[in-house]
This record gives sequence, structure tokens and C-alpha cells, in this order.
Amino acid sequence: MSLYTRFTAHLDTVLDILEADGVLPTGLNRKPVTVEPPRDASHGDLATNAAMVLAKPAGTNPRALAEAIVEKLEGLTEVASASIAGPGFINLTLTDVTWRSELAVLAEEGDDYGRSDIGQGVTVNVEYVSANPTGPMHMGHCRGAVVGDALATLLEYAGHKVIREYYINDAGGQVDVLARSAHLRYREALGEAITIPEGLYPGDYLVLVGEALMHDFGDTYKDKPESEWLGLFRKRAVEYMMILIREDLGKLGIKHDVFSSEAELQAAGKPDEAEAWLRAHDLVYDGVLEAPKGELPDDWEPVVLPLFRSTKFGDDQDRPIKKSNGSWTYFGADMAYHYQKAQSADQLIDIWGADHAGTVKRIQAAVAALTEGKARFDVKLIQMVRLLRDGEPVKMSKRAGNFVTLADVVQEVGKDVVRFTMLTRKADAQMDFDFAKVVEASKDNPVFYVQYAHARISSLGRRAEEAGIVLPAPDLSLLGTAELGLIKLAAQFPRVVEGAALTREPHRIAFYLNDLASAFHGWWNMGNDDPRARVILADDPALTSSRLFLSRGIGQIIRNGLALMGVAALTELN
RNA sequence: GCACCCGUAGCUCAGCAGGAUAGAGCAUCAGAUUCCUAAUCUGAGGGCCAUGGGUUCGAAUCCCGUCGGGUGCACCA
Repeated sequence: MSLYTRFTAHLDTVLDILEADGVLPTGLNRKPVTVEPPRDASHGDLATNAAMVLAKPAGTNPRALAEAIVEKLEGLTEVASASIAGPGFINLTLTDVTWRSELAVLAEEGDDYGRSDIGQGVTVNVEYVSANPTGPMHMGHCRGAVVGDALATLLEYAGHKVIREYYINDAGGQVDVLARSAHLRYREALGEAITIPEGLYPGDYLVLVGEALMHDFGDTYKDKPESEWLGLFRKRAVEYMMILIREDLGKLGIKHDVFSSEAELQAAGKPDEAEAWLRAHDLVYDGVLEAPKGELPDDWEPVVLPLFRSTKFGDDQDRPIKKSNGSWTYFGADMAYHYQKAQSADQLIDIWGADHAGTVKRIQAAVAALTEGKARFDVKLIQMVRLLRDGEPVKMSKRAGNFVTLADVVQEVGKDVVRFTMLTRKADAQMDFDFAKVVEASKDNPVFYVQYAHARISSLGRRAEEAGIVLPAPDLSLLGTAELGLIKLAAQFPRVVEGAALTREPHRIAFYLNDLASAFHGWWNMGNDDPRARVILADDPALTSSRLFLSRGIGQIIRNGLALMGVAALTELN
């Protein structure tokens, strides 16, 4: 239990007592009551707004209530002092012993320091990546992949059951194009000279697929009409693409639990089931869409389509679930897919590129309809990443097939750098990824800065050994003011993890680690001005041992934080 | 025309489950290196949190309008 959680419980007990004493009426809503570190450290270690938010419903004034609460809180052994400030804040200062013992807790819990059960075992399905199976992964997919994966890890750490899922879009027109492109490469593998026409995928990665297909089928389908091979080639080419994609994901350290196929979903009749249910509830009807506002497409004509009443759930327009040729729209299938996911999870999260922002409302409407409002469902939009090389945008053309692949980037800068960097911005803010900057060894680069702190800590252990200092058991009472400051920041880690999990914002971990690293570097550098402030003091094994203990604690937190981000901690820099 | 996202220091961005005097890095200026890795650190200046209202004891944070930027707008995925 984190220190903050513990004090929330303490405060709760105090409020119970005040209720029993008749100072507070029973049944007050305590939800707005918070226990947090104050922004300004001079206000103490913890602050609560309890008196302010409860005074009004209790029919008393904040100061009087605060006094009653303070009186009880002062009785706690962990509290050094409690005071009332401003409009009714209660500020607590904890004893040094309390903080020092938190350091012992950290050492004791190790890799689990920061783990919590706030998720209460609720199952969350996180669907991320879901790149079309028509080619290798490129950098456009990267950020969503990392954010989704880190979020999944974070939720697990916070006590959720997590299903990591990938939706294979293998039923649309683009996989026909893939099949035709693969067939062309197949003919090429059989010795034919080919030219790639406009509209087919030109990428080199299909050469291998063509060769594989040649091994699979010999020349059986070389000159056959499309109708004889299209379905088969589609299926086989998608399989090969998924092997490629899994490999790419593996390079980023990402492994999904479930891969769901859109084609299989349709073959199993899931969209039909969803449609039938929705029709029975008058949520699907046959109708004609209004002409789109703004510029009218050339080929627009009114047609009757089965429409889902997404307007009933806040969308601007009802949405077709089938095309005029009778096949399912992407939305029609996706709707059924989300319904299927909701069968095995309490909550759903989709990680999407921001270019799909326009379709969020309809899928949320569909989930609300099909689960009758029971499943929490969030769509997290991931903004674009601009690739730069020394400040200049990297030119890419998907049509020419020369997009920057994820594998190339991982190869160039490394998995850990890619993952960390992708988490140094809030997901819904655009970001730049500069090949030069992300590997720069300077404090401008948080990836490096955090790793450097960890490397320094690791070096301390080695140094102490080399110096041959015989270390006694650490005596935490030797740690002074500067060390306590570091401990207080370290003790916030569990709170940061909880906050990141609740708001589903994994980037908070990266920012916290940067702050922690900064505090550590500052502490370390005190040793430059004052040699007595160094960690390793050959003539003072007791102090050395205590400071090493603290350093290791900081190192532990950096490792825990990095682990949540899927990044390995470095023990030395090269 | 409509919807969504964004607007915080000169620049890049945190902070937004409402909390006290709005933070960090870069850049600028002034300092620290016989050093446990200075690949670092210390300090200073720099803000009508786009704007106008509203809710609240309290708003950068929540709600509405306006302005500015980005994205997407029929049976593409």
C-alpha cells in the first residue's frame, strides 16, 4: 500500500470518528476528499482539502472542521505536525522516520514497488497496432504500438487483467490488391518479366512472398484467371504479411495475446447476428443517407442501405453497415468485432491513429447499443509523428513504396530509444522524432538522461566493491535533508503509476522518471562542491552504506518505471 | 458548412479525476570540474495559461461563445 493510500485510509478513519462524535453528519460524500503532496514543499508533505469540501454539506465552516480533523491527525505517530492554511487546507508534515521507512519498503518490495490493485481484477481489452496486413510496419504505426503496449503493461501493474489484441483487417478491398500484387510477384518468381501497374503494391517485400507462393503452388496458378486464385492468394499473402508484422512487432518487444481476423468474423456470421439484434431493437433500418455537406463527390447518388441509428447516441449521421453491393462496410464488421471483444472483457480500449478521429463516435455508439451501455469503452487517438533527420523532414512516399519502416528505425536507434521517445509526449499531441536527437548523449534527451542516472547508480555499487569498503547494514537515520528530499520524490512513484493507469496516460511515467533522474543528478553533484556529500566515503562505511541503500532505491524505481515502458535499464553507458 | 483535437515562457512541451505563489528542458545571462562518469549540476531573468462569459469557497484544469492552427467528413480501411 502506498504511503498516500495509507494516509487516505487514516483520514477516512478520522472522519469516521468525527461522525461518531457527532461533529460530522453521517453519509457525507467523501469522494471529493483528496490526500496529495502539496505543490509547494514548504507547505509540508501531505495536504488534504477535506475540511473545505466537507464544511458546506456538514453545515459548518472550513476552519472549525479543519481544527477538529487536525486534532485527530496530530495523534498519529507518523505525523510530526499538522496545520491549517489558506482557505482550509490541512497540511501534514510527516516524521523523518516515516519517510526513511518508506525507503525500506521500497527495498523490500523491489520490482513490485508501485504495483497496486486499483484495477480490482477488471478485465481490459486493449486493441492496438491493427495495421493493415498489406505490408511491413512503417513508422506511422510505431507510436500507437508503443503507447498501446505500455498502456497494457501499466494496466496490468495496476491490477487489471489485460488482453492485448490485434485486429487483422483482412476482408476489405485492400487485401484483394495485396493478392493481385502477390500473384504478380509469383509470376515474377516463375521467371516472367513484370511491370507493376498503377494501383498494385510496389514494395520489394512482396518479392519474397512471390517466391514463397512459388514454393507452395509451383506454376499451378501462373496463367489461370483471377477467379481461380484470388481467394487462395489473399489468404496466403495475408498469412505471410502477418508473419512479417509479428516479426516487426517482436523487434519492438511487442507480443499480442489475441489476433482476430475480420474475414473469419464475417465467415462466422457475427455481423449478421449483430444486425439482427439491432434490427430487433429498431437500431438498424433501411434508409437513404443525406448527401454529404460541402463538396459533393462526382459519383454520389442516393441509395437505400441498412443504417445504424448512431445519431441516437450522439453521432451526426446514421451510418451504413453494408455497402450497396451487399458486403459489409468496415464499420459493419467492426461493430460486430467490438461486440465480440466485449464478451470476454469488462472494458475496451482502442488505440487509433488520429486520422480516424471522425469514426470514433459511430463505434462508441455501436458499443453502447450492443452492450446496452454496460461496457466502458475508450478510444485513444494517437497523433502523427513527424520524422526528422537533423531537423529536416524525412521524405516519404507510400505510393513509391519508400516509406520508412519500423524495422529500419529500430535497427538504427534501438528498441529502447524508440519506445522511450514515443512516450515522451502526451499521446494526443503531435511529436517530432529526430534521428539525431533521440540518440544524443545529453540532458536534452530524456532517454539518455534517465539511463545515465541509472548507470551512475550502477557504477556506485561497482566502485564500492573496488574500494574494498566493508559495508555495515545501512542505518537510515544517517540520511539527512537532501536525502529525505530524494526519498520523498521516490515515494511518489506508486502514486504516479496509479494516476497514469487511471487516466490511461503512460507518458506520465516518462516525465516522472525524468524528474527523478534530475533530482538524483542534483544530489550526486553535491559531491562536487563538498566531498563529504559523496556517496562513497572510504573512511565512513556506515554513511556509505546508507547512501548506497538510497541510491539503489532510486535505481530500483528507475528500473520499475522503465519496465512499465518496456525499456531495459542500462548499467553503464558507452 | 459540420465534427473531433489543439492554443501555457522567445522555442519544444509538462501540469488539466478543480486546490495555495503556473513548472521543466532549450535558448539568454552568471557560476561550479585536482570529479563517486561535468555525458552533470547551481543560480538569474522570462507568463493577462488565445479570448469573452459561466459554474465553484477556489478554474490553466469543468461548461458555453469567439478567434487562430491541425485533422477528418457518403456504401475507404
